[in-house]
Amino acid sequence: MSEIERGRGVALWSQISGILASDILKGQLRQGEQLPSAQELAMRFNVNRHTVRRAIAALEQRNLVRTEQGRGTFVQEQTLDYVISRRTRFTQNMRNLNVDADIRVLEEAHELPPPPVARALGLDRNEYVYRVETLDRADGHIIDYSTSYFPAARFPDLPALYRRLLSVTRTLAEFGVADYERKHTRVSARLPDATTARVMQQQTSRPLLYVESINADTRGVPVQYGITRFSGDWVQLVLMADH
Amino acid sequence: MSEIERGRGVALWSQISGILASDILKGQLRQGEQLPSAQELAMRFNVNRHTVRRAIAALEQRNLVRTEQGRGTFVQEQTLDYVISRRTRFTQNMRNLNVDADIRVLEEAHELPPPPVARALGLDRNEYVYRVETLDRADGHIIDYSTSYFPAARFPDLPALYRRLLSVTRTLAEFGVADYERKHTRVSARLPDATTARVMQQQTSRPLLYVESINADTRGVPVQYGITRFSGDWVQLVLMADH
DNA sequence: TAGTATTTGTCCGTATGTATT
DNA sequence: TAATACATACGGACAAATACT
Repeated sequence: MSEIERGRGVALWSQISGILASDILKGQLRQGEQLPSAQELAMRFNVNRHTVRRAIAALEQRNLVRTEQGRGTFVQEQTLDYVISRRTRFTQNMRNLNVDADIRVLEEAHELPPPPVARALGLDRNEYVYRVETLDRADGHIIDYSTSYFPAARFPDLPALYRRLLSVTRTLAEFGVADYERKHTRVSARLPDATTARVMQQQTSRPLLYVESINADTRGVPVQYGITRFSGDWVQLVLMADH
Repeated sequence: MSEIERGRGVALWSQISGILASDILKGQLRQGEQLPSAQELAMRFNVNRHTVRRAIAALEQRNLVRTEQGRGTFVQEQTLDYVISRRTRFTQNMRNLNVDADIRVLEEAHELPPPPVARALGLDRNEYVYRVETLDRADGHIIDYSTSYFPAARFPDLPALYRRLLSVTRTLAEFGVADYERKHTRVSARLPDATTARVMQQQTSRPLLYVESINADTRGVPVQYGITRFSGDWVQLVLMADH
């Protein structure tokens, strides 16, 4: 266990706050879990209850914990509410969430689609697709790792454009697809395989929300088939019926 | 590892088939996972390759595995597509899926709601609710473990009725709630806690789809708040926009 | 329904260390 | 050096909400 040092220029409450914060961020204190009472922490760190309270107040400020009078202090569930509706737009979603999003393209490929992908996009097995893999972050946390397939014939040289615009909506708009909507969405809970866990920098024991979706243009022709693996620890899907 | 016995009146292929089936159903062979090749299995069980093929054919018949020529044999993904829309009805869903559903009431209680539940139902903290816990099976598999809360004042003696009708729709209908719809749905991926894992008879390492929802009557007044824990291995949510 | 223990929230005051003027 | 202001740390008392019996 980490110890605190007096008279070293760092306030005790700040040291305690740091220790608890790191426990939370490293996942040693899990989401929703109750922290020891202020009294207990005071004994453990050999300080006054008020000092512990000061430390906890700082954590509350950072939205890492939530205190409930009479109950205790709990590790705040860091759920990023990702809204899924017929007209879901990732970039728009992130903007609404008021977080600073960071989209990174991991890989691009021009290839023949695996059978399920060909089926989803309504393509023949010998019609090429572009595959684009991206890693999306919000506030520094990895939110999702996504694999998208686009019909190559209809959207020539799409990856270059996407890499520049970093938005599916705007990329498709450049090709004249002014609007598209979710035709199909499947959600399941899975554990990541070794590769996915590595890419997402998370343990293989932490679950993912595995979302499979098809976007189609206004005439119902599929323009994108994608698999998005959301971090189960950070993301919660909110389903909206839209009208 | 289980061994097979010759000359005991049970055909070798049937024994092998049984062993593999139990491995799959117990989750030791995971969904989508590739089985050892027929050759390897033949060596392991000390039988001819044809006997193994006969065993695998039986599994394919039961839709537990799928063989792909030139690739191998894989554990069939047993995804039960659970449709979520604004007007989701569990019983109706099961009927559509054409499986034989089995609903069991595990527990009923008349109690004061935890704060989040009170908030969700728009109740005061001193207004009682009924809590009903059910375990739902389809084709013998545990599909979900669900906890529902209903305002007790509005629906006196609801659990008795529910226990008899085993359908939220019909139970609410008895109270004059002819129609209700999903006001809110949140989906996340979680690992089960010890209690949940025990109830659902699954390992704590297998993820759950954790669905939180509020149903409201036609005037928008909440009539049910529920948490449904779907087995991630067996259930896939299909989101539908309804018009 | 009532009573008790636990936990957080708020208020009082006191002492000490640190930075500024 | 002295005076001042401010943040830190501690101690105690009580209120409010909650949990449990």
